[in-house]
Amino acid sequence: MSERYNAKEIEAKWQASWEAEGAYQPDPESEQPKYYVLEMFPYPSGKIHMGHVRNYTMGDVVARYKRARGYNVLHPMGWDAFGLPAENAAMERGVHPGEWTYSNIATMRRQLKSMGLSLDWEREIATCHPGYYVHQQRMFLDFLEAGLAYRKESWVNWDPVDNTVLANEQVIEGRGWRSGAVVEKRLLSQWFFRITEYAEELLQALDGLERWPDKVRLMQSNWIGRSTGARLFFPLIGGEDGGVGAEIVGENDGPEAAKPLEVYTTRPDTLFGASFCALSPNHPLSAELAVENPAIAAFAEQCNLLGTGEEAVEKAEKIGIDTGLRARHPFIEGRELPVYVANFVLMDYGTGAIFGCPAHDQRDLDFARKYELPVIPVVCPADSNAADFEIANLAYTDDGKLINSDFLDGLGIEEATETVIKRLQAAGLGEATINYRLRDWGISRQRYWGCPIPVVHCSDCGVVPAARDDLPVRLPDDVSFDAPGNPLDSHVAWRDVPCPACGAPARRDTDTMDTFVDSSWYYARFCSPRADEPVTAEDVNAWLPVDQYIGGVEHAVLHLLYSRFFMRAMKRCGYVTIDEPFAGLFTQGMVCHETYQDGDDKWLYPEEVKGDDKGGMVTVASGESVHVGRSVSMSKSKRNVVDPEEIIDSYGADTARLFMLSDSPPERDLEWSDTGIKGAWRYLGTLWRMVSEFTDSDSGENVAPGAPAADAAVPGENVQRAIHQAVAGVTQDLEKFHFNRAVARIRQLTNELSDFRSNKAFNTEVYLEGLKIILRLLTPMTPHICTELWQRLEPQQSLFAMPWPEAEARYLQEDSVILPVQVNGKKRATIELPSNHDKAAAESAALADEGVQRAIAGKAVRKVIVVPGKIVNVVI
RNA sequence: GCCCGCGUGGCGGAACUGGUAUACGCGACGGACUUAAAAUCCGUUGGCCUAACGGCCAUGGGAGUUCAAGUCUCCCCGCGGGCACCA
Repeated sequence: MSERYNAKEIEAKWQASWEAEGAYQPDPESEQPKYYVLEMFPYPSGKIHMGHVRNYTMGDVVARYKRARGYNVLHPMGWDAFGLPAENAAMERGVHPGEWTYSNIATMRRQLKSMGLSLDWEREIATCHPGYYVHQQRMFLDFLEAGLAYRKESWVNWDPVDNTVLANEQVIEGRGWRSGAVVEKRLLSQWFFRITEYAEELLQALDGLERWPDKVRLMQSNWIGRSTGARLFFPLIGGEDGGVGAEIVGENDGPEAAKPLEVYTTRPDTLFGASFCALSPNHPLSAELAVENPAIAAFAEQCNLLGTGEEAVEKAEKIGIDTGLRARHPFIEGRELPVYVANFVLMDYGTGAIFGCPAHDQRDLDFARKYELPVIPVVCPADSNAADFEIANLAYTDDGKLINSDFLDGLGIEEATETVIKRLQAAGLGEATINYRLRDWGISRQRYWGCPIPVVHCSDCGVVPAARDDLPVRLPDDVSFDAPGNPLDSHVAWRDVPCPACGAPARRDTDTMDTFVDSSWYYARFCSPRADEPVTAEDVNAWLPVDQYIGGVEHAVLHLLYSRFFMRAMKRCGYVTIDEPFAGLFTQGMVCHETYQDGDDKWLYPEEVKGDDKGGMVTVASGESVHVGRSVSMSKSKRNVVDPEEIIDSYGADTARLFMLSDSPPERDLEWSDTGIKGAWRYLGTLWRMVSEFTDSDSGENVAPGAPAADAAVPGENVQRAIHQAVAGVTQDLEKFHFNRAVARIRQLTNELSDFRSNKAFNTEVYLEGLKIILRLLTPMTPHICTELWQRLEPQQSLFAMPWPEAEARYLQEDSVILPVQVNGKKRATIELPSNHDKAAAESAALADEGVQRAIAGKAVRKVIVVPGKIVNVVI
């Protein structure tokens, strides 16, 4: 009797063997072309989840496939190890963030190893290790020297109870997630990377990223948000209540109210329809006015209180407050526009001030109706009459001809835009501008568990970079999380240092870097993970760019855009010679599962529920009926999770890997199902049995291993064709990331072989070839079982050393083809013809067919369309 | 609101450049093995009509282009994602 498939045993055996051989380290001496496969490295949160299993399985298929195709493959793994959860664990459980992180890494490394991934673990890096972040600090200083890092004031979410800055996701409905206190906005001095300097280039270069999904390129393009328009100046006149500035002056210093107001617009053509100006509550002029005017101060404060979440309540309402100032229209003598502070004007976009043209912008219209401001249409649609064109409650934003606009009357929007900009320029009142939505990247975080920013603040010298010889600026280990706020702030011994420039007492910057900085260059560090400098030219030139990057679409914008910026910044500082870090990108879908809730709406784990005899769901514990919710991405909070470790324990890594690749296209979400994983398990069992039966001499088929009888009673030409078609098909599928189709094809070939085998007089040589091809095609997906079975079939040959199989052209061609015959577009019959038939032969064969004749029913044939090898269509 | 993407059996999904719709898997049903169950194996399985041959209808809905449409065009409906007072 053959032994049963014991996944656990063979997986442990082969994993140990691969590790001992160092099978997955790239060969430095190799003459082969390089291929760098990378999956987004995980945050060490505790245990791996199904999303990781899916992501890393896909990457492993690519890595193993490319290796078989003769590439020298680099496939490393590391840890995105800084971040907030480690600090939360410290506060909740009193465990040090470093200890917590490294213990999670140990667990997850063990779990990943149990998946049998072809990773080069020698290159493992953790971003929280000083050996990693010392280089990041060096590059920070380089960026500082190159003018790519700078300091400015910026707003943060401030939790007044915990005395800490909150990330956006920690603000829930305007309140701190932990304290529940109403979150305030505070202005802090912070570090920024000048990503906007590359806005145009980052946008333009998207076109060259041909192996990126269009979706991601589009999202980045929208994020950069290029718009063209004009900046223009409105001279200001003081309000009736006096206060600020009397007459305008065109000076650039002095009080804001004395300067002309600078606004940005994408519609300079609508200038004659302007009926008000509006400032952001955070505009310098607003702040200045607020000093004298408590109402403005209160309004601005109210706007600032309105955190990101709570605006849902007041969403629709556009509100503002009249400043009393008036702005002079640049072209209309005597027209004065009221200047408001308005909640819908953003300080971070354009100039933080606008002119409102209610007729052609919905927000402006809503605002104008509320405050009873004039609505002057200046663009008239082609099908309307200029004289009686009016705006009701819908702004008109489409094309048309200019009206009510003096020298612009009669022009189209485009010409009007050009004309008005020329006039503004001539008058020194404005100019054409390109504006970007993209903002500079704020990297300061008021946190402990991150890369320290290597500068010192000296009361005499200002901001002084840390001496390069003193790097790394290490995080102190002896920190306490008992007091609110950033532990680095209260760690006096660490914080207080002499100024590197003058030696006077000074303070370290106690902020740490955004963890996106860590992940913006780790792929480069993998090329020379232990080098004394951030990267070595030789290694990055050899390996970069990453040929295939794989990860979740949730990183479509920030991580991928920051990395693209970082590569350019590193280039400017002389580290690399390329711009784009990732030549190919694939974004995989999530792993989803149904959700379950009991009568009290409490979330239940899948193992806490079972089906009842009526087709519903009940709890295992009490039999209480369970509400089955829609299937959503697995998450701890909804408890709709399945632990990969348990799955690998009971079915083995190969089964888990196979299921991750079957059924669903990789870019779409995958629905987890117990029956699906069982199906994958069943298939591997079948494959195991087929090979075992073949090698067992007692199988009753009289087949000795290694010496199959050349019994040609059933020659199996069709099977050979099927084999080679499978090779061609699977190869094509893998090239295109169609893993689910590749799996389906291999299963189909397995079915055909099995049918062939059920014939008592099958050709064993062909059968053996089929089995071997299946193992070779399947080994990137399920490497353990394939290696084991291969060894049983071919003990002298190493499957690992086998090149990827090539399909032989002669088997891809059929001698004859079966052509469908349609009559008036409906299939009525099929005819068999030699594959090299000509049109005439197909036509006469089709017309001679009985079924076709019946369908024609004696009517006249008007036309016969023949696409040789494809179809015949008889038109009557 | 704007911008993308997707709608195919009971379910996940195949279908290359328009050319035999429903590959492969799951589930279901029937059978074999078993004292029985599990596991395994074999067979059937889009819907409707028919004893059968065969026919009709089906790719969210409606139109159009074409000898031929799941595939191309337009409109509508539904679902999902991204961005969001972006001037």
